[in-house]
Amino acid sequence: MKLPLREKRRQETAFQIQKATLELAMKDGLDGVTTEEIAAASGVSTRTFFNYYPNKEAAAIGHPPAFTEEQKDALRKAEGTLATDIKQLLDGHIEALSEKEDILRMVGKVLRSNEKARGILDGNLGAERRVLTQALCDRVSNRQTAASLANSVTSTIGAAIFLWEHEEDMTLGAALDVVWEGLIDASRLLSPSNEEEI
Amino acid sequence: MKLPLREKRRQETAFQIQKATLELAMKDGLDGVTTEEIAAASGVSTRTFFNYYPNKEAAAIGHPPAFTEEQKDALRKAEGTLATDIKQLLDGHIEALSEKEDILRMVGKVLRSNEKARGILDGNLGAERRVLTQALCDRVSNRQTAASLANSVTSTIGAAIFLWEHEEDMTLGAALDVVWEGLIDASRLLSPSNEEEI
DNA sequence: GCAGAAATTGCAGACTATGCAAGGACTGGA
DNA sequence: TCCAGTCCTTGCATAGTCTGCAATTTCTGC
Repeated sequence: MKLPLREKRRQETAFQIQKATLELAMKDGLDGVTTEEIAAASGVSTRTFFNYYPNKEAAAIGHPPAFTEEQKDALRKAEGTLATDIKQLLDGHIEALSEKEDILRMVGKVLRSNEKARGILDGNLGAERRVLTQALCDRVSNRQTAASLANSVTSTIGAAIFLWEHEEDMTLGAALDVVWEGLIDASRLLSPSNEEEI
Repeated sequence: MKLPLREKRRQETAFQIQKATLELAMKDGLDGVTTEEIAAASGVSTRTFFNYYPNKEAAAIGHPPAFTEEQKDALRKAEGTLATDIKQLLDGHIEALSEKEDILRMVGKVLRSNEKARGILDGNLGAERRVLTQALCDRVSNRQTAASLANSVTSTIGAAIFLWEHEEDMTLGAALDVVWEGLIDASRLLSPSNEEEI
C-alpha cells in the first residue's frame, strides 16, 4: 500500500460523483442534466468532474466490481465440473453486485435510455470477457470455445440484472438462477449429443 | 409503394454519408474528423447531416442488414434440428454481410476505438435479439432459453466478424464456421448430458 | 405547369470536452 | 513542526456537437 489515503479520497470522490450523477439522472434522464449540475451536486468544479470521468455516461456507470483473481483461479484449476465452476463464479459476482442494489437499479435505468452509456459498459464487459477467455483457455484448450464460454458468463450477468429489474420481488440471486437455467437448457438444445429434434 | 423515388434518394444519400464518414475516419479515427468535414465530403450542409443521422457514430455504423421475415419463419417452423436451423440463419446473415466487405471492415475499425459507436451497435443488436427471442419462443417454449439462444446468435455474428478482421485470408464464412464450432463445443461442455468432467 | 409536401439550409444558442497555467492541499522526511 | 515536492483542483479559453426555428429550395402527384 503506497498511497492509501490519497487513493481512498479519490475513490470516495469518484463514488460521490457517480451517486450525484445517478440521482440527478433519475428525474428526467441523463441527457436532461448538465455536467455543470452534476459537478455542483458533487461539490467539485466542472473541470474536476472531467478529471474523474471522461463524460457523464462514464460517471453514471462508475467502476463496477471486476472478477477477482481468486475467482479466476478457481476457474482455471477445475474444482468441479465446468458448469458448476462457472455457476460458482457467477454466484460470487452477483453477490458482489447485490451489495449496491440501489446503484445497480439506477445504472440499469440509465443504460436503458442512453446509447453511449451502453457502449461504455460494453467496453468494460469486453475487457472482462477477454480476461475470462484467457483464464478459460487454460482449461478448455480451444480458444473459440473459451471465448464462447466467457461470452456466456458476461451476458448471463447482464440478463440476470435485466430480469431482476423487471420482476418485482425477485432477488438478484433468484434472477441469476432463472437465467442460468435458460443457458443450460439452450446448451442442451445445441449440443450434438442431444438427438431429439425440436 | 407510395414514395419509392424519394425513399430511394434518401437511402442513397444516407449511404453516401456513411461512406464519407468511414473514409474520413480511416485516417485518424472518427474522433479526428468533424461533422462539418463529413458533411462537406458528402455534399450536404452540416445541418442536413443531422437530418440523416443523430451523430457521427450512427453515421459510421449506418443501417446494417436485419434478419428477414423468411429467415425468422424458417426458424419458427422447424425444418431441421435447432442447431442446423440456427446455423442456416447465421449463414444467410453472414452472406448478406459479405456483400459489403469494404464497409464492414471500416465499421469494425471504428467500433474498436469508439465507445459510443459500440453502444449504438449494441442497441441495434439488442433490438434484433428481442425479435429473435420472440421468434424462438414459438419453438422452445421457455423464454429464458429462447433469449439465451438469441444471444448466442448475435454474439456469434459479432465474434465471426471480429475473427475475420484479425485473420488474414479468412473469409467471413470460414470465420463463422470456426466460431460456430466453438459455440457448439461450449454448449457440449455446459450441457448436463455431458458427464465427462473438464 | 401548379399546389402542396418534403427536404435542405443558415443561424443562433445550449452543452460537452480538453489544454493550459495558476493556485492550493497533502505526503513523507528532516 | 516545518518544508519541498507532488498531486489535485480550478478558471479560462476554445473547439466541437447538436437542436430548434424559420426561410428557401426541390420534388411529387395531379
